[in-house]
Amino acid sequence: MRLSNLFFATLRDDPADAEMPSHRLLLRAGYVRQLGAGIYSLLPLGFRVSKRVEQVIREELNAIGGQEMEMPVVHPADLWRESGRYDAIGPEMARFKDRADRDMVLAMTHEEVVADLLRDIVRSYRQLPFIVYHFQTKWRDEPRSRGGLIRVREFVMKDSYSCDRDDAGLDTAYWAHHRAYTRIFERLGLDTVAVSSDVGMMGGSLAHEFMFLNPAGEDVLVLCEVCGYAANRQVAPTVAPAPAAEDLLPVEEVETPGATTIDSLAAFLGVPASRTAKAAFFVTGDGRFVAAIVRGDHDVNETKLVNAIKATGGLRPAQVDEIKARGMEAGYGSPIGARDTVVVVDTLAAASPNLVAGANRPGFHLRNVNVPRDYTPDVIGDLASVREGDSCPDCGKPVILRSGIEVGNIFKLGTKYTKALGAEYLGEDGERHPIVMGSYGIGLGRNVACIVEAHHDEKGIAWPAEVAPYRAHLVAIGGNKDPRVVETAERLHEIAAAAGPDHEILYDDRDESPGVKFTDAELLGMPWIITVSPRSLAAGGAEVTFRATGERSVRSFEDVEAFLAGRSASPA
RNA sequence: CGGGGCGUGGCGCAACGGUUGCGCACGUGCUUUGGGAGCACGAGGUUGUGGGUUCGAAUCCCACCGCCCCGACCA
Repeated sequence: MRLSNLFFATLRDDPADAEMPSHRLLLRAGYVRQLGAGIYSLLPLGFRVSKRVEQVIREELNAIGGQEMEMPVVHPADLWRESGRYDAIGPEMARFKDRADRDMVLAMTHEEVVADLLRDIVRSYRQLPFIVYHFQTKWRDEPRSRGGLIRVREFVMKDSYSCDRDDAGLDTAYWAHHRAYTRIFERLGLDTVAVSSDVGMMGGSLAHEFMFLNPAGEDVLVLCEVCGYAANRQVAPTVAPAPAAEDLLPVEEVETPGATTIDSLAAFLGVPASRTAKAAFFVTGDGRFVAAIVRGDHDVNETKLVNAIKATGGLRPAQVDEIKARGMEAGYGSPIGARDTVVVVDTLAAASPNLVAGANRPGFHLRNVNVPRDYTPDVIGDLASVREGDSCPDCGKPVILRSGIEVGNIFKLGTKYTKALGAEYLGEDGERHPIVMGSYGIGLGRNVACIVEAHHDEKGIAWPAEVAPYRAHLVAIGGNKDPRVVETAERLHEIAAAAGPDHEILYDDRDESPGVKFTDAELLGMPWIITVSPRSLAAGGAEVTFRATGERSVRSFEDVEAFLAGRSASPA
């Protein structure tokens, strides 16, 4: 591809709106352009990278027996009503009517369509198991997109679905995906860690997220460097030594003016935060009022809370007047004397004696509050978020916390959708059984962005060879001084073109200064930069630079041509 | 949805009541060619939209739209 023909433009200045390196570089180098919030066009270069990522995924999924297909982006709403998600999902799903006034939706995912196909096609256990997948556009109207391609509203996802007779089959498909994902992210040049993750309200039994470690990540991961334990903080259990037993002392009210936070309370009373009880108030999507109690040195983990009380529709923080209406006082709150409130207490908080808790009166707290002596929990369970240095649930050593970006997930769905839609097969036993499903996703654009996060420097992108849009970037310098430069560059370009589409290279044939050409080559990030100039000709070949390391040497045309023709993997 | 910020030529920015300007990019010509070249000429903007205040609004006020950041949220 001649750069003079390529539909792209590089930006000399950093775009004002791009903060993450991947966003900035993909914009500056002409790989993507933004159309709206969370909506991007892939320019030819970006599209080629995306297609190469897609191909890696395709190869690895085919290797575990996946069959590629394609399902629609527009679905009849009735299908989503059958699974119950039409009403369960909020405004993040786009809904519209077609010309005949039928309700339609834009696909957020494709479990329903797969289940619909299953009930149409699968009759007998003999047809199972199988894995199907496609690369298809999803629309998810996120409350907030961010980070360029990291979190968008419209994106292409590889989603695969395993369809099995039973849980044993699902388990096999699940771990096959786990292994395939490990290979995929290795090939993409992404260092990932697979963490166990929340299965949420989906009724699934097991899920992992593949996380790319990055400070801008939206998820917090709990990792153990000793034994390899890895979990999303949403599900990582808190392990704490049982507090020392004490005699339960009588409750005693103390004046604590202005001590509305744990920090100020602990400082005012001169006690450690671990001797206090923290109350957080929420309202569930199903309308229940919840008081969650953790020890003052911990924070409430909302995912754990949701799971502990089986809250549908999530949680929102309670308003001050809602707290008051239940007989409690924001800033000085505890469940003592609470009305119409689901009281959920963290295991550690429940076991800790003589804590300082709110008196439900402005400016006052209570010393020596004990569960269940002073109030009765509806639920006791693990509610606290794991902190850096807490004990690993597996080996007891201190854990570390890291931020991660979810680049893929695998999920045991079970029979939720097949039961809802009546996708059954006739078993060997002559009985009808629901088909057992798993679903597995990888977002293409997010992976492209993460690859850039992992492979760039101050000059630009440095693509791993596996995903680079072109194998090499050919730069001709000083063509006006020596006609052999242009002749040679043209010849090299021809050789690559003749080697077929997989061996195509970028050829900077523009009438630009050397500085512009080198700068653009480094910004665009092809793995190899091949420079032809009077200087290199005098040295008997072309100068070859490995973008990732900057290593540079003059190679014979024999070596360079072997590379361009696809006979060798590297010109150096 | 809450908090904050920003909308001026393709990009980055200035002008902050009185004729919209600069750098880069762009077009033409000449020179130049191993690290974002030089000179000359030139094209390009109803200052996001609508209302208001004013003799006069990019500038002040109101509303709306859009984008970014933090948080909430994330099937």
